[in-house]
Amino acid sequence: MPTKLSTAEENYLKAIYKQAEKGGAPVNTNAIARELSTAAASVSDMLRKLSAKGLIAYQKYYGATLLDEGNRIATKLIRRHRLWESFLVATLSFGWEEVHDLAEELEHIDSDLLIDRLDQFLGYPKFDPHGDPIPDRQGRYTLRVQHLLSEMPIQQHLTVVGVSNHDPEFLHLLKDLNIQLGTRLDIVQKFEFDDSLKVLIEEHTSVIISNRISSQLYVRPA
Amino acid sequence: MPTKLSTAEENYLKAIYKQAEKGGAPVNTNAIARELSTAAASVSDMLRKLSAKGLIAYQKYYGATLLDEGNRIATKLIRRHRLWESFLVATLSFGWEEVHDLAEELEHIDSDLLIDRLDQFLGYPKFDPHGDPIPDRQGRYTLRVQHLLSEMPIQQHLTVVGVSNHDPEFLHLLKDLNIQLGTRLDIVQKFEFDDSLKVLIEEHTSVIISNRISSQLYVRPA
DNA sequence: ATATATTTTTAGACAAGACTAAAAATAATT
DNA sequence: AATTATTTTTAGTCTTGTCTAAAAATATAT
Repeated sequence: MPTKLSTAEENYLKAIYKQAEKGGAPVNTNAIARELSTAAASVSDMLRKLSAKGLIAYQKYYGATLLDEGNRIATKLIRRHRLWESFLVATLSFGWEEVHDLAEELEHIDSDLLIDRLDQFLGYPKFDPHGDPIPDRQGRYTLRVQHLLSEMPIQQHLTVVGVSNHDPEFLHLLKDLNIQLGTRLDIVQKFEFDDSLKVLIEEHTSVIISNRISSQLYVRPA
Repeated sequence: MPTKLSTAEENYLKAIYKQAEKGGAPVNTNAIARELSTAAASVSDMLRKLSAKGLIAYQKYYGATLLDEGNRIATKLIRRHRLWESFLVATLSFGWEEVHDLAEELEHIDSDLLIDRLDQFLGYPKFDPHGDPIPDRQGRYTLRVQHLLSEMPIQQHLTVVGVSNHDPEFLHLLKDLNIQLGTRLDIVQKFEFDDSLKVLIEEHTSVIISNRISSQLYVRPA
């Protein structure tokens, strides 16, 4: 039953997983095509194949949903991706804006032993360098307490726990602001007219942050 | 010029490199086919392609030789392979008999930065878990003082520095004999009739070792 | 409800990389 | 040197995954 999948097939499953996570099920063809930067026709083809393999439920002109086995595989890929990202940052000193593409390749190396050893070596991290939860061997996630910074009231003692945008440029910008995972923030003031915030970073630097940024930053109290 | 190669192309270059190393140049089609467990016809095809890309010199019915660029790439692949093997053994506690296939996949991940960081993290090892030299960024090898155990005279104070056979079964057998890289040996006696050796391992255990084994074990004095 | 726009699927082509079977070249033998 | 054996190449086919263009289905708008 657990027949070895190609890199392409794995990427489709992951794309469906991601789209379902944000857009809900069923996932339509165009969304997958966009996610994978591929033609819609290619997606149709692949959905037929994945359906034949029992990994997804697929109805023409309607959409696709992951079945149990497909969901298991997608979750495993996400586990691998996030563990590799953690490794690259924690062990090989990469920046959080540099690791996505490498992890995208590393995640396709198919060895449970490898990934479990890596997990052990890293000390069973619960979150990756972007603050996203790392599924355990059974595919279970640790929930993260997260609020968008943009939606918090004026408040002191916040901690950055994640970002919803993994774009290298965005991450680099945060780096320049001295904002990273674990950084402590206080919201000092809110400006109605453009929804920007005045924020104190690490009780140190005071900056104005646009809504563009604050709406992609997850924080938790304390 | 340095156009991205496919995994298949990379494997062919490595196969040519390996065969040239042992059999000398030029490397003939069948040798490559055997090395890669592929049909000779597929090899012919690929040699034409690699030749067109300027990576190898190829004459029909004669054989193939790596050109500078091909040699550079093959050496880089070997560097990656051996560094990943080192990582798996040193950092993730894999046995030396378990790492080949994983490294075979990992070596195709194309990032000089990744591999240099890995090298740094491991402390710039000169030899991999099988005792094979790891090329540096410039492709330079550290030479290893090596003699086949089978060709040494009765002598004390030898150290195991490598194996010429990477077969998991062979490596496992050595493990059972408590022989690994760095193990100290004394040749106590030589038996003419079957070229077996009586060997003292770590001034501890005395065993008879067949020529089959001793002719695949590299040692150096002291 | 009919026409228009959008999305999705089908149809047909292509490239990479593999295979088998047959032909051609080279090597080995008598 | 002629015949046989081996190696290598060519020719043709297959699979995977992609594409474009056209057809079909669904959704939107008048």
